[in-house]
Amino acid sequence: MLELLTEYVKNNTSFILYCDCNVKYDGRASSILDYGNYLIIYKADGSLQIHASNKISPRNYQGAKSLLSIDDNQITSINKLEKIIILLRNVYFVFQLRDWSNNEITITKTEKDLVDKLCLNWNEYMNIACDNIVREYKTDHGPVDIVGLDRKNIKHVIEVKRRKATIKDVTQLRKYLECIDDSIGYLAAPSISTKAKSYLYQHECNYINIDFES
Amino acid sequence: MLELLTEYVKNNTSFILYCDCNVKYDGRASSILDYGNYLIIYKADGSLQIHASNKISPRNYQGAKSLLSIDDNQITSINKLEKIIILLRNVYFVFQLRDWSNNEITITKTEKDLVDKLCLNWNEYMNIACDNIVREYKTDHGPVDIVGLDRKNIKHVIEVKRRKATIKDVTQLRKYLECIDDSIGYLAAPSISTKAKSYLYQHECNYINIDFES
DNA sequence: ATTTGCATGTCGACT
DNA sequence: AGTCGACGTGCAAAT
Repeated sequence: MLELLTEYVKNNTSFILYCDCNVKYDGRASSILDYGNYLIIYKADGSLQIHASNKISPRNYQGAKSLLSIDDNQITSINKLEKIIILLRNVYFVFQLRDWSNNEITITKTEKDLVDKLCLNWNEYMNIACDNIVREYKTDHGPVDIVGLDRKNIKHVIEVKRRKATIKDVTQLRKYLECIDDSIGYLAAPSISTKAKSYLYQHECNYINIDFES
Repeated sequence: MLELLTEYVKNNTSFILYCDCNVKYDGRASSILDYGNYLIIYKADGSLQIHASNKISPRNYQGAKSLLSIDDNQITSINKLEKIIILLRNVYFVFQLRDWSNNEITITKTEKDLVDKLCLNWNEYMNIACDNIVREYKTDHGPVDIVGLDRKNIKHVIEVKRRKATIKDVTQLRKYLECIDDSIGYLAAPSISTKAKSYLYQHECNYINIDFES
């Protein structure tokens, strides 16, 4: 079993491994995972993850382009700044994953979709006509989702969120507002938390309700 | 092979599955993953994830307490608001993961560790003595990491970050500052981005260099 | 149940 | 390489 594993590591093929082991990590943080049975997934891009029996997120992981090596009962994954050491006590099974696909998902209902919807149906959401509607409007503090310029040269600055807006979304909007003169701020989202709403109004910004329906 | 899988689903045991399938998701967003070979992990907590041959993150996933079912060649995972449908075209292998551990990692070098370090070595980082040093200081905009009260009743408001500070960390600090009277702001982190630094100084706040060393 | 903020966030885009 | 923001963020803690 260990020979097989060693071969897979040498050949840099993707594999899964179910084993009794412990895991030590040191890098951005440090952690210890006590001995137990875990599922380990190694992908040929160099990424590594150690899964326990609950949660989506792995207990330990290492990003792509990490270097995997094996020596006796010890698996090591090294990245620029980070290191994982797995001490194997018992290996239950190892499998190569042949012809593993790398297809991406195609996704809809993203923030971009909401931005498009708002821009294409401007009058439905905004009370004021704007000749110029710019997406990804550049500012010193980064790009804003939408800026509409009306006939009085007022800039209507809109931050769009694909899910319920929170306080931090308001702070993000304000960050943009303070570096754009003659501006009015808007937060567009499917809903907004109570606190975020009061914080928004307190700073004389506006809420726009927009969702994926229809 | 399908019978085995059906049995595992019925018994709600954790399993892994390597198969040719496609995946449709609908819920917070919508997505399609085209036919291909993917590794599917089902954990007994109800979570489900579909992995392709690269990246740490799964292509599709479903959180804990999702309901798994199988009917013929179709696996379905349903959550309150979300649904995944997997159409199986070919099953290469299925395995139960017996006695899968649910140990947690013990982790250090967290933000809390940095907060402790700063509070315990106050004079090393701060130029001013404070009689009262409060962690998780409550404000209308949420708790601040640290607030030190000096003899002139000035509040030294410190936001701590465990990694390089960015602009959004400055906006977070400013959010707290604006609801605390007679306050001076500090951002404490192992490093800080160029833009964040200028934005910080522009708003008359201070940077404190702190890391996990020693 | 809602809201908030941390995270070894991950990932992609752009400079 | 550095910086920034979206993400089906996940996740736990506090309210």
